[in-house]
Amino acid sequence: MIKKILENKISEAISVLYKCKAISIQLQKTRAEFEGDFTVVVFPLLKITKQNPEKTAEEIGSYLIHKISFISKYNVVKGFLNLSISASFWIDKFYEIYSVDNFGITKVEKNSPVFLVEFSSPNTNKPIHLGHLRNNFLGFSLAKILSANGKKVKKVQIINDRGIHICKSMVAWLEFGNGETPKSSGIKGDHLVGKYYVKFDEQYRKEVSSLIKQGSTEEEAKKSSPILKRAQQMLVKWEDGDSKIMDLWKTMNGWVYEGFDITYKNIGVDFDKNYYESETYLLGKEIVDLGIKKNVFYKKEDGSVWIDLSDEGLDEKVILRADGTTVYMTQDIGTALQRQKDFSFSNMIYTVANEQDYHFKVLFLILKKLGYSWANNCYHLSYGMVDLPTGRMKSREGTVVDADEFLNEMINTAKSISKELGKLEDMSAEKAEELYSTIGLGALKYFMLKVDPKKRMLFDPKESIDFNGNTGPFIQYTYARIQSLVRNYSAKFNLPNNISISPKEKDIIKNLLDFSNIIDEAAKSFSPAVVANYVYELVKAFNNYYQHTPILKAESEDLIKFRLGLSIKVGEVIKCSMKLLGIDVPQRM
RNA sequence: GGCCUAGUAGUUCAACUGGAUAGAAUGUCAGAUUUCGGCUCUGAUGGUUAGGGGUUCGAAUCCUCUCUGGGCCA
Repeated sequence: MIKKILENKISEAISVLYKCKAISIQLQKTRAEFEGDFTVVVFPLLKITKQNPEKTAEEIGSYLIHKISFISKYNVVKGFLNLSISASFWIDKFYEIYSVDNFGITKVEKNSPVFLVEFSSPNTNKPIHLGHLRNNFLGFSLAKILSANGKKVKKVQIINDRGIHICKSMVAWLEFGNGETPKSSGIKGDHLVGKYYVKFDEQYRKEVSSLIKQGSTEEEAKKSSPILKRAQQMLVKWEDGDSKIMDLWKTMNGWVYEGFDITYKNIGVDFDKNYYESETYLLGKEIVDLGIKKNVFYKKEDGSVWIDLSDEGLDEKVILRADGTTVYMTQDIGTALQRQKDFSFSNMIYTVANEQDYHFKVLFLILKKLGYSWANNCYHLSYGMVDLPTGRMKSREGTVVDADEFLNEMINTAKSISKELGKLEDMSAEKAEELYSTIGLGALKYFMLKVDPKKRMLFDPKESIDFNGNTGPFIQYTYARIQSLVRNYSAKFNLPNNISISPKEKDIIKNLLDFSNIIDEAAKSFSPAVVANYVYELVKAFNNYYQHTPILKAESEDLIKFRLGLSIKVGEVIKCSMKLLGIDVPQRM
């Protein structure tokens, strides 16, 4: 808002002073080590002004100070014009936002565009691990951010519930399971199925190595392992709709879904619609003919269908195999069309790891070539892998950090730290448990969201999670402390008039006012990290203030009210920011 | 082999998308606070932004080559 006014006045200044329209104005926040609030970078203007930087800055500054009442002074350092905004202006702005509920949030209107956010999308042959958590947190948070930015958001996932990997778990269960169920064993459903996936791999490796001992080459052995053959046969039967296999498949997937439901509930994630690959994997077939008609695809002699993307610097890609079966690409096209029918979305975001970068590049390009205008609004939220100190996680090899287990660990850590501090003695056991999970989950979510999604992150389960510094609990703690202030001053009050503010207070107000810009920026760049880094800055500014400024013990009643009001607003924005990250904040901790 | 992607203090991350002396946290060291909540605050320490070359008023950011890690495709 303020920026807009300034920008307009600056371009006015340029056109008046130099009889010329400025192409772009570079206006940014002034760095802490210089005096001022906003800075105009004048270097790009020198071509127009034909003068040295200092003189140009001086002239524009002098123009602005006469035209804009809330500019109190300015200074010039080299090519940088630093503008100071008067304190009363900041106070007025703060009073304006103080009474606004949900400050910074854009309302969703009836005709707001629909944004589909796809995330999570697990396989049903194994439980969720740390890498999936990053996916879930990112997708869920982004959905919140887009919604706060005024978009209608629908959260969807596609569950990979069919294919050879599920058959592997099924075969192994038949072989070694002795009828074990989640109930009989007390094991969570997804973990139980995951156990047999690992069992399968163990058996498979045994068979391969014994075949090699008997004289097979490695390649032969890998193909002819009996248990693998059984899994492949099972897949064929599944595709034929064999009722026994279908029953088993439904039963075991049912166990997995029960397990997933628990995990989703624990991490506070939900969806508006689930798609199942078993229902969508045939969808893309009809699009193949259309593509051929439109000359986007072409048929080879063996009957397979391809698209040639070499003009775009990519290569040729199969759309339909010679045997008439579809590939992932075909299915994804079909699913996208289905979703368009279901939701008439304007934008779709796929939260998928960066190993699929190429796949999505191709997918979007194909959709565009097929003539779908919304293809331009598809975005692959590509995030980096979560690596362990020992390297990449591989569920087959058992080198994963299980999400459920790890979550428990986090919560237990939160518990032991809280107990050590001993501030919760009068809290009921139930409430306390809830709090530990808020803190533990907050630590984990914040840790994974504060990093730029694009970057891959190294994760040391033992050392990575901290409760001090730039962490979730640190922010939660600040919030709880503010709530404690409010509790200790129970009287109702209005903000006083005629207040003067300190530099620290001004700093906090500037941070607060920035909140709506931050949501905008986070939504545009599809990055929850923007919000995470923002709320940390705000909290740091507030803690610094809190440490040095008495609030409830301020020297006058008016000052108490103002400072308390400021604290309350900070608390509100912290809570709201954290909510955008999918993190709760406690009243006490 | 071809393509994509990343490389920033000891470590984990920033850097307003090309702007000022590259900032935080953590770690280490030194301090403050018998305070409205000690999960707080203030200092100090720590950098050839992987390396070379280029583009320009100005480069961590853009181009180019090399090295290293990760991924995708055959």
